[in-house]
Amino acid sequence: MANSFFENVYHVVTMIRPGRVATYGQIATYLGNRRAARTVGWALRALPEGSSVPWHRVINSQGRISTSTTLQRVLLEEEGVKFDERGCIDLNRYLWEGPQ
DNA sequence: CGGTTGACTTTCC
DNA sequence: AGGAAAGCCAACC
Repeated sequence: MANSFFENVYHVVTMIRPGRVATYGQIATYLGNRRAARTVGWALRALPEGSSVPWHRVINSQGRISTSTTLQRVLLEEEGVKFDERGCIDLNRYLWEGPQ
């Protein structure tokens, strides 16, 4: 599947298991470009609402949501991801371990 | 083809 | 510790 970077991002995000999260940089690194984290966010931003891609499982390196909505936090909490009082996720515990 | 943009990351102060 | 600035990359216009 040597499609566009776009498609690759969607594919990787889809592989993230429920209750797990991944950072933009982590995905970029997985695709071969550690520096392309911004592009990953760019791709997810362009994602339509009804998409089957679990975009809410993608967060920034600080373990916080980067979107302008709180929907992402709600969706994650429904999957069992806990947020501390500062709105941060414990990356050491919920960070994606890789495909399967 | 070239400048702009952005749901990032890292480094410096 | 926390905010500001710089660096980087692919898609858009």
